[in-house]
Amino acid sequence: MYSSELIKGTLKTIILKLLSQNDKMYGYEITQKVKELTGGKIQLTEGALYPTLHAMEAQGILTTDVVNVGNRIRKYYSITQTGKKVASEKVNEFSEFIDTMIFLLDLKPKMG
Amino acid sequence: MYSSELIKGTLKTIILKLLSQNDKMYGYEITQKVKELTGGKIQLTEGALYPTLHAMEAQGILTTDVVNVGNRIRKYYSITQTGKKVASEKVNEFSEFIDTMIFLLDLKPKMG
DNA sequence: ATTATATACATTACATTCTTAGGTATATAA
DNA sequence: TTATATACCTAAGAATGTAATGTATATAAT
Repeated sequence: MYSSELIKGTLKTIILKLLSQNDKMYGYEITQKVKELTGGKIQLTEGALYPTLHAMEAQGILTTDVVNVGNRIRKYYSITQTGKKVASEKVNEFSEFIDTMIFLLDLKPKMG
Repeated sequence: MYSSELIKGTLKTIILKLLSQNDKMYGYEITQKVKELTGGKIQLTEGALYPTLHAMEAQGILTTDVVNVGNRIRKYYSITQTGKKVASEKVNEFSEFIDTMIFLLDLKPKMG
């Protein structure tokens, strides 16, 4: 688990990237996917996730589709066209930021 | 200039790295060095920098040495032994975080 | 049976970290 | 003499997150 300082500011980028790759995802699913993909190193908290999803919906970046699964509701989020632009901008900016930080902190990126 | 979201949480790491490489630096010098090294892409604000320096001094991570330069004062910060440990931990954590994010966002790190 | 965990949504009080704006003061370039 | 650069600082407010709590169903474990 990384210190929460570091993860700050990356939440939107992570959500947008996942929703760019998947047609639709619901909140809980996003938390589980991130946990799985990062080996538990990044665990999104619901108190941060849900308000952020609501805000992005209000901004027209995401749309929702509420579905009944058994007796429970599930709220699927999909990315809009506008959202796709924002997603690629965010990811590109983060990528450049990483390059800058690698230089500044004199890090050696792992090579696959 | 990167959006302030991204830079959040990296301030301490940047300060500690610079002070690990340089015997002593003063606040204003740190802002200029970071600006120079990042080609203006990261510009520390004084409102964030000074309180953080004060906090790290209070925590025993940094020590200070006030010097008169002409009629102006200059407050030099140096890293302590404790600070060196914190510095290497922070840099390592950030490095691992970058690796995780590169995987999660499916980025290709630039290779020198 | 019943208790704990997992699924699934949500809000709210609080903490942290930063930005923006302001304050003080000297030195230098236009 | 006016703007910019150097050099320190604080304080109000915004942004973003954590931790805790609430509601409710489904399932696994004792």
